[in-house]
Amino acid sequence: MARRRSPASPPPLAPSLRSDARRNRELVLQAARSAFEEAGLAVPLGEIARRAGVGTGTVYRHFPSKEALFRATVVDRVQLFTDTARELTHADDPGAVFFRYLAAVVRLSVRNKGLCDALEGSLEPSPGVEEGFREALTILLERAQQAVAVRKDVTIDDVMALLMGCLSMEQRRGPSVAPGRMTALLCDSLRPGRHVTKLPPNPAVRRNEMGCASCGRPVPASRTGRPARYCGGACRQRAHRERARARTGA
Amino acid sequence: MARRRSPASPPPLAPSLRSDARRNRELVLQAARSAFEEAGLAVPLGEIARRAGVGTGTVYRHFPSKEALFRATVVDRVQLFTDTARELTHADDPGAVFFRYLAAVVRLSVRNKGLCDALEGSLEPSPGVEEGFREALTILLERAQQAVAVRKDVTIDDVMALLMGCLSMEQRRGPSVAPGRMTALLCDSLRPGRHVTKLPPNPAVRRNEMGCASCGRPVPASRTGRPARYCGGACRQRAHRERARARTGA
DNA sequence: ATAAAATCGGAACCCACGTCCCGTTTCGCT
DNA sequence: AGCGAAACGGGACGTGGGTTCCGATTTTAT
Repeated sequence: MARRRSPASPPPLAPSLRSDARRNRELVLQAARSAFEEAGLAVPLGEIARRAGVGTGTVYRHFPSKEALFRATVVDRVQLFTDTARELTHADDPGAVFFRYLAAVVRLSVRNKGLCDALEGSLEPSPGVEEGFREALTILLERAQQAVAVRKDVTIDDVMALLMGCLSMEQRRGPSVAPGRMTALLCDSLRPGRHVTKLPPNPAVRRNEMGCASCGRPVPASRTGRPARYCGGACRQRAHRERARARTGA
Repeated sequence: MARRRSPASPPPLAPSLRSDARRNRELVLQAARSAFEEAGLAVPLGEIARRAGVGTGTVYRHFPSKEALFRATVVDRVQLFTDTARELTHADDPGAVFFRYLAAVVRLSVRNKGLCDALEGSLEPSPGVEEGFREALTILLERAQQAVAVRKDVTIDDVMALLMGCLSMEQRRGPSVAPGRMTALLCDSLRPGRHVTKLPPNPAVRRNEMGCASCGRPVPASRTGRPARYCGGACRQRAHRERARARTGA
């Protein structure tokens, strides 16, 4: 955190942006945040521009693509989750902490359609961000398991999948199911003792034998260490676009 | 099952279709079934026509819209589930039956993307079909609860939601999670006795206070007794179209 | 065999959206 | 104030997909 900056130069992250540009960039980001929150990736870019009171050209001046804009609005939320998890790493009562944390993530995400889209896989994971979340959650999980608050046979992959399923359920939940019920049920399924069902064992190999989620062709090896979801930028972008429209079309 | 048909008339359900028309109709249905199964509602209609070896016009001669075609390919699967549930109504060991049934539905659905799309809400429920499934499952659930195999505080709505969440998870499940694991976890969460969490109570009123799932405006009262998902045909169709594209775009 | 009717095929149409382009406006500096 | 460069806006473009239309073709009745 030491200040290491050439003397008399402005902060390198806002490199001489004209004032109107800086203002508009902020307007766009804010409009995008609220629009994506309400309607997920489905919101058309023109709508965001409209809300921000700028033209679409302006949006593209600041963000190279809709995806980049979307990512910019989502990354910091995930980062927030990660930070919170890290803070809870040494808290008392790891079991309660783990379950409360899960419920909180669901509760905070479920109102944010964009975040849901991102977590459910519309977005190629941003390098570092998703891994960070996963690692932080892993620690919480392992502590909870050591405290015998969570059954030992679930893995971090199970929990991540469960988390997304939980989101999916709470989102699609009709008016006759109370908010949080699905989360509560899922949390119970993670508790130790008396589980009747022996879980099918997870495969030992991690590397991706699944094809591209869009076209089915093999995916190239990924730098991040986790299997890539799509075989290339074209498929990824198409999948985003399509999934984007999926929820709302206003 | 008695034969009650005016003498010497062909079956009333194939009323004087020209032979080539009947053949093409069958070709289209078959192509649609396999295409939807593989790619869900996302598959373009032209692709179905291509697979069937006919033109798009022919498809439209037999089915008024893509949605109608989709529905035709899906309804009988759901009907099959319903029939199976009805047969199991008086089986021994209601607890085991209930859980096996749930797992089977998930297992059979998860490979059928179209069915998943339909169950997850891409489709306005076909009158009768969804209700039938729901009622049959209700009976299985109640018997399992009477047999103390399922916790008493879950409702049929919970189970329906859980079922869809299960589908969602098993579909998105990465290669590092074994098939069926999520289902097993969820089934465990329904078992009695081990739940720590008190479920948030479900609201007493059933009628729809949620807006249209597409545009948010209030939905008109529905004849089926269940709240409608969309406020009108336009929104419903748009939502279908859009959700259709969502998963794959080949 | 012939003609009317039903059916077919696929090009044409329409719409929504992401992205690009370029004439116009605004900013910051002198 | 005046100038050059940066930024703006919104129309143009390309694509993809559902639906419609109509001339060509096949079937069926006579």
